[in-house]
Amino acid sequence: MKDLLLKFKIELPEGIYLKDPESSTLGKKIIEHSIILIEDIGFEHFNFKKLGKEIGSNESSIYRYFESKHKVLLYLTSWYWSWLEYQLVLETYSMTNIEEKLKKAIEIVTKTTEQDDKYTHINEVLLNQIVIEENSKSYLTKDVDTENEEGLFLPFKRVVHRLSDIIITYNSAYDYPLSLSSTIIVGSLKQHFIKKHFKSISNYDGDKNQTDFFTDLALKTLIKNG
Amino acid sequence: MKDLLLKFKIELPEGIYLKDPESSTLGKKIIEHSIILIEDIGFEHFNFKKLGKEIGSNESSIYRYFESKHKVLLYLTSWYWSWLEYQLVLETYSMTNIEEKLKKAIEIVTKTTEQDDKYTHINEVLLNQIVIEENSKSYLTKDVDTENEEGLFLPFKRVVHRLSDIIITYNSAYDYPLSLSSTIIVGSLKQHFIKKHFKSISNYDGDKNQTDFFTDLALKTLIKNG
DNA sequence: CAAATATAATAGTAATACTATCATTTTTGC
DNA sequence: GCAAAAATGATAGTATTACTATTATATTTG
Repeated sequence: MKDLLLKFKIELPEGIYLKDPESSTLGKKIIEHSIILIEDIGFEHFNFKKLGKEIGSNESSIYRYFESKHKVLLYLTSWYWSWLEYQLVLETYSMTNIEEKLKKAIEIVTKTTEQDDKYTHINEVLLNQIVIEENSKSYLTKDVDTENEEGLFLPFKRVVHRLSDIIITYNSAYDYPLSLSSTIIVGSLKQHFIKKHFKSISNYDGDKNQTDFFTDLALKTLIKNG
Repeated sequence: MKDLLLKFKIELPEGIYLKDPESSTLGKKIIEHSIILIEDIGFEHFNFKKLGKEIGSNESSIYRYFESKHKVLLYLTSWYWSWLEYQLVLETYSMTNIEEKLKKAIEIVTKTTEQDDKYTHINEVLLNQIVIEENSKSYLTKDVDTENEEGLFLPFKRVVHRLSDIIITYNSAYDYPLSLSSTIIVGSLKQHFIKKHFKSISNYDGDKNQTDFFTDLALKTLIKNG
């Protein structure tokens, strides 16, 4: 476990960037301020000219790191899913009570993100907002199948598999572990969005929240009835 | 019921169009070919110039019906949700067995759409594909709150409320009827997408499908345990 | 059949999402 | 300490997009 902790690095798919933004100060600034700017003005209004202005750098320099703004979005969402996978592994690894483990896993993938000070140039709270509001746009394109073959969605799919594995451990007879896993993970993002923008179709007031909703849903769905 | 059947007209929110496309031949052609074209090339690559070419009409004429391509997407998705609401009401209205009613409702909102010959200029099968691939883009914008206040998302929210009402009838003690309803409705779209593009994280093969998944999920979640 | 309305044609605009080229600055290896 | 290499910056240019504005022509209606 100590080994895992020390070694774990956010590994992103090849081909997402032209030059690794982790390899230079400018690269890190691009990531840091992409997060701030996209969260602020939205992905549609975001572009490299505006980003360049924010970081006092040139548009053309940013193009040396990413071939398009779409790839920046892919980088950010992939980073988020890798980071979430790490949380998931870290916090459930040593748990032996499988019900507690399942509950913990659901809590991690459904709760509102808190700041992680390990990565100084990345604001995880803002990044979580971006994932809630923009994640779908990273795969709702005509290029999805090509990019999927290139492995660009692996970090997301790995998280789905991790939760699915925990679901299987809890109830190996259940027919839809992957579907339930993806429904919880993606559904949670949608519920965050609904809570914020379409309040009238949500039931989260007072002490009720989406973690409770999904925990209740999963435990009842996975009940062993033979 | 006969009354409902006769009177039901797909009513869309004011302000979605400048001129009602149902009011002219050109308007209907705009809708018909928007569906065909968006399904074919995707919303990003769709524009009024290309659409004009398809229907042998001028770009400027289309702008008299819709102020932007975003509003066309809102029109199409709103039409879909209104149509789905109609199916939901029509097919569950007279059912007295509440479990059967719940099952029927879930089936309607999760199954793959079949052609409805009542509306000749609208291909519901293609429209369903558009909703699966593009629906999120209609609300994942910085204008979502303004447009929500203008009532542009009411058709979608009405469907969520209809299913939620059926859920409440089935189990009035359940804490999250709206959350469960929206999770099933939006989750179903995502599951269709996953089945098509991210097969490795789905459990739909052989006779297993998303209607079964969501039906099982809902019935277990809504079990009355006092 | 004239007036009103709908549609078409054309031109124009600011912004976008880049590419290409060349100049300058910074880093590095000896 | 310096030359070569690498990184960054500056500038210009391009095709496309998502429209607006204006004027002309066709169609409908009273």
